[in-house]
Amino acid sequence: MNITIKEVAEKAGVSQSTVSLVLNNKKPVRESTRKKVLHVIEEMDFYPRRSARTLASRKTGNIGFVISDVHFTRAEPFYTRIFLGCEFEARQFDYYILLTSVESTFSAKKIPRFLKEGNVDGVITAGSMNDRWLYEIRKMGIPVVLIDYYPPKQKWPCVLIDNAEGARKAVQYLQKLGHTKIAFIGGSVYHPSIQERFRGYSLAMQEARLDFEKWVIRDEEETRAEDGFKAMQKILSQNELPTAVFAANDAMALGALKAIHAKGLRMPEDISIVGFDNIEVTNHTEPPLTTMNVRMEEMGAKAVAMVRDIIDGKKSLQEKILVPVDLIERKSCRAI
Amino acid sequence: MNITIKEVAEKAGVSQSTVSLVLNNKKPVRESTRKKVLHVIEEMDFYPRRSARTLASRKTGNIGFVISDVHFTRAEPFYTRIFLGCEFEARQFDYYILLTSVESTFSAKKIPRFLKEGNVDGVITAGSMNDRWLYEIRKMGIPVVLIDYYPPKQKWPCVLIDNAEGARKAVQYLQKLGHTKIAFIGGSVYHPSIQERFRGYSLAMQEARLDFEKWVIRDEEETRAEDGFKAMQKILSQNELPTAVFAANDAMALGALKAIHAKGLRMPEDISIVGFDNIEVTNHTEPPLTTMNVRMEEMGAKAVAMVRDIIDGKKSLQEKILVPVDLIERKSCRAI
DNA sequence: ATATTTTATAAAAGCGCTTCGATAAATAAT
DNA sequence: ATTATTTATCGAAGCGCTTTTATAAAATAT
Repeated sequence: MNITIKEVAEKAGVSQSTVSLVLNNKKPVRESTRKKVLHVIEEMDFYPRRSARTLASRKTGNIGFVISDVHFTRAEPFYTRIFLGCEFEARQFDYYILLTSVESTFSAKKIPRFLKEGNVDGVITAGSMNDRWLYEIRKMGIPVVLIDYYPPKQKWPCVLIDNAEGARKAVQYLQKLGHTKIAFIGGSVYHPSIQERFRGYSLAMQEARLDFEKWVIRDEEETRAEDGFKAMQKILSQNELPTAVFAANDAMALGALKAIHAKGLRMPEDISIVGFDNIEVTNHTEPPLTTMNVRMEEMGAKAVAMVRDIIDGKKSLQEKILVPVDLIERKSCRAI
Repeated sequence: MNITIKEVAEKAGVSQSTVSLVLNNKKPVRESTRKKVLHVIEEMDFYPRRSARTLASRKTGNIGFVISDVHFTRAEPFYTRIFLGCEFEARQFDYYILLTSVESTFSAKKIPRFLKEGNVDGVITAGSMNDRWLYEIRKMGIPVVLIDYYPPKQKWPCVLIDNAEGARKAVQYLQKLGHTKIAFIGGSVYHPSIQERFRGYSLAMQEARLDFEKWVIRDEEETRAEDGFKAMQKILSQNELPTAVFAANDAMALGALKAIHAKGLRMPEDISIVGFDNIEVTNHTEPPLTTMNVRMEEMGAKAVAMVRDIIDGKKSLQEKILVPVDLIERKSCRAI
């Protein structure tokens, strides 16, 4: 068996409680004894047993990370990167992350066991969550921070992508290159982040006093490559062609690229494109796609910082954090 | 505060110990009392506190998952999928997975804290690991299972890709299509899995009594797309062209495809290709690539089963498990 | 029937920490 | 110097379980 606090106390010639105080950096300990204890701890290579601390202090040192099974297995490592961001930040503050997936269809029985077992101090959720499920957690009175999802009618602490500002940046970039005829392709108006990206687009166009009504295609159901393809075809069948396109996401941008090539046009010579999300393939297309990168690790880290604040009872917590988005310049845009 | 075992015991009119026995499915409990207790547990929605169990039983119910930081952030979700496989399997048996990354450069200070804190019952490592590091863990006497890595001179329980058999399958598939001139491209002979894949290739060729010495290109340093491109160029510059190519991995297959197109040849009309790994992009190339899929979730699950066996002291544990690889037929091969 | 073994339950100890209240030492106020 | 106050340390209780040991009840053997 491993070394315990008792042995440390004996060797240091102090009581267990004193060692504990040192361990937790608590107040009334004379500097000389603190040093002495610290020295013995180092010497004996002592690490307090996690479970014992948890039991005694009622703080688990764990943060739960919940993700819907739908997102869980997506090819694009979006949520993986968020998770890694969480893990990294958590580690700095000696927290562990307990990951679990939940089925998107709600069921009270499926409340993650770490909640039932009281094995986490707080919870982070990533991606859209069943609202009923969120309600259940809230009822348990445990701190929760949402990432990349904001339920319609309630208030939650959350970390979101700054979609509108990102879209605005993308469009402004095209404008700076001299483009004025800038189209928007983006389906599924009901998807909030797509909606936001459209808002950013409109804003940038209005600010530049450019017409854009006729350049907007957003009647596709989904936002996949196929939808981008179809949307682009519609644009290409119009009398007047835009010189640039802002796609609501990279998948659609990919489809648009295909449509452009299919029509015998070149990119960026004939049409420039900016996408959104910076998914892996955009780096390997011909030409590589200029797009907006989302700082996913940062989102995770911010979320951890936020739960920590709530756990520690710091009331200074922001309700919503918007994480900025960066332009990744590649080869799909040209100056006019 | 939550409900405790004491309250359950009182309500059920039995002692704590009896409730504990029921909870852990241990032996001498009369069926009627077991039912009674179970009923009260359900009624009160009681979940034993994890930390208390851990402290009392010296079993944490956690399994550590260690991955080198290099692999950690790779674009391809290879290790993510292994991790998910672990998580899923672990959950079935009420284990939690604690993930952490370690720097590939060894440092004793960097032993994951869950080991120092005694917070795991076993450890799974994914990908290549510093051997010194492995040695340190072994010294701690904690069960370890390696995934996708096997250190040179030691014996470890591990879960590996059946690279040789997979390569053999791939080549046999080409042979079944009528190909006899089948080239191998794969750099970095020192990478063990590439070496194994080459072994599988040679085996299949020998079994079919086909010459292959002149079709083998494996003098590239790395195994990236660039290397595949160069290797393929070498093949295409020879007098006699192969009708099919087996690439040691998909990255190289991608490069080879590029080289084929660059040369003005068509795929699969002029040359067929089979890759290895089934990375995401192979589904989106023109044409989509036929390749060998590695069952990564299964690898994770197997590893968990294996540590569990070691933890439980079941001596029936296999030292090495080879996880099979499946052919994914797409459009990059034609019959002759 | 009684003695012996087996089985079911209970009481109590203990896992390794934190924390609270008590006590001792040091400092400040009288 | 003496008392009051503050600061540092200690002892003991307790966190919520498991596990060992003791005890009572049931089953079997004599």
